[in-house]
Amino acid sequence: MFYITTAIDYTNGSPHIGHAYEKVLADVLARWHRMCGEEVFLLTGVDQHGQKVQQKAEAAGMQPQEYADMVTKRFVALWERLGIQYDGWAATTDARHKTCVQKILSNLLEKGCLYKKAYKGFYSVRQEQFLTDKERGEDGTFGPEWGEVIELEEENWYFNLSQHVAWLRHYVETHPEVVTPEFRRQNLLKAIERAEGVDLCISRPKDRLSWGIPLPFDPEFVTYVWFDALVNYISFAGYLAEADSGLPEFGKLWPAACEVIGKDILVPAHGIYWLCMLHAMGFADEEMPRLLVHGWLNIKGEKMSKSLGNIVDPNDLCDVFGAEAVRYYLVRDTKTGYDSDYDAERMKMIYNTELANDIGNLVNRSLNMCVRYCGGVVRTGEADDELSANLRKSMADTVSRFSELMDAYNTADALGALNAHVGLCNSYIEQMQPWALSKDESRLPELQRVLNHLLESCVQVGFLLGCVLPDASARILSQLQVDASSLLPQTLAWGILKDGHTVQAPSPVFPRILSPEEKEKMAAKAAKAAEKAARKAAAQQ
RNA sequence: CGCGGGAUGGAGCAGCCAGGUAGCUCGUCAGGCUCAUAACCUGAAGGCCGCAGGUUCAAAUCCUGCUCCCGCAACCA
Repeated sequence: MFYITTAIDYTNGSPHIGHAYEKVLADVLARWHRMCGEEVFLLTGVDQHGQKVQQKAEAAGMQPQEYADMVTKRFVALWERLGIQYDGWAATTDARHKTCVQKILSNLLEKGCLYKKAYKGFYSVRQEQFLTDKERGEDGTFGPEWGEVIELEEENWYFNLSQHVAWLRHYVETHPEVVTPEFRRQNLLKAIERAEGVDLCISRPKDRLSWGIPLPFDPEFVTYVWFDALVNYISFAGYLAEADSGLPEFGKLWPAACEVIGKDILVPAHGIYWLCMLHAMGFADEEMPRLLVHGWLNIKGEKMSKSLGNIVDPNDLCDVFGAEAVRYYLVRDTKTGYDSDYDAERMKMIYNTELANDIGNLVNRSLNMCVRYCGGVVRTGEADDELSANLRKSMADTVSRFSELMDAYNTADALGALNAHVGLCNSYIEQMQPWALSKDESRLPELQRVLNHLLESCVQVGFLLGCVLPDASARILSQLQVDASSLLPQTLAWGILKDGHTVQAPSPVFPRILSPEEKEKMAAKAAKAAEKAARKAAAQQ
């Protein structure tokens, strides 16, 4: 079982391109593992509790639930549009989740992991947290980033995080696979050093914050949002669930093979709180989830932010390029784990070159030649030649390389490898010149061999593309008249197309996207070429 | 000396850890092809690899110093 989760999005604003990237990445990985025949469970959802949601709702004159539902709809609609195929939906206001959180809290109390303590200090209203001396600026005051800071004394419940830090440090040191990529694990190790000796406050007094899950043993308090939100990974996987809850069987899913999160929530939330929470609940080392930490999408070198006004709405991109092109761009142009730079021009370039000109056009020209020259019938034949043998080897190498890279979460290079084979096919066409072969009947077997090699490549490439571009992949395979449902990357071998197989006449799967100016430029270029050809023809007479 | 990332032909990047003809994508230019989505193929031009030293037979790569840029408060993945 490949259990993969994403961070659950906070419902205090609309989704942007960064949200979309994380979900697309998770979906691509999930589809890849499904394609490999594994049982897969993809969990995503929304984090609906907490002060900021409560505040936004008040400002909008709505109930918190009402507000959260409204924002949630935008996320759900976007995931639908982007083809995110999730198996579980984690909304933290779900009654089953609440029950689970409360059971966990009760269990932890029983184990002696929670205690109540009075604390007096400076509290940031905006950040919903008490401030320590570490947060003071050089002049000894708290900076404007904390908003209104008030002195406050109140009782709260604490989780004895500090009792688990020694274990955590040892665990992270001895389990390099816990965080990918490696340099993020180093960050975590540094952060663990700083975290020693501090417990985590896991409650908020109800009079200050009502929008949350009440503590089961002290109704004057609600649960701190992070404690609530992190639990989603197990609550929606069926942890401590009733038999009739409709949730999956926990033992089958856990531990998560891959929890996809952003770099900002590795520390302290996932890397420290979450792992220590699990440890406190009694999860063993072998039952810890693995974290896949991705970077951020910057906009032309700048951080995306509301104040800069450069937030990119994925819906706008889908309008222009189509959802699948957006998916391709996001996982093709981002090295998993690192920041990347979003640029609409670059997205268009990648779409036009790799999808339209390279893959799309290869499928189109191959099918077209097969239909025109051979009535759409594929012939496998016996004879061989060096270039064809080379092409077959490249195909096999590409399949295994693609698989390796996808298993390592390296979507960018995996797609690059696919594209490299497409390039080889295009160059193979040039060398074999099927249009010339078609004019000489005695060379029919050669022609058939060439077309077979091209179409077989299209089948395999089109099939592998399915985890990134499910819709385009289906259209390619449909034109090739291939049913890919029983294919597996692990056993993908030359010869999917049998002798006598027939194919359809093609229609472009990825139409080029050109602005009017670009079209004009293309027309001028074409006119120039035609002129030159005419001149040449005249000279030859 | 707060921490970290970066500076490579017009643009975006790889190469640096384990020194030895500077590679990829796009763009530009020239040629070829005509099956194709004015697509495809081949070739060329274009770089003192941020600056200055050092180590070495040999440095984009190792060492030292310097300059410049970007993150490290919020909204936020």
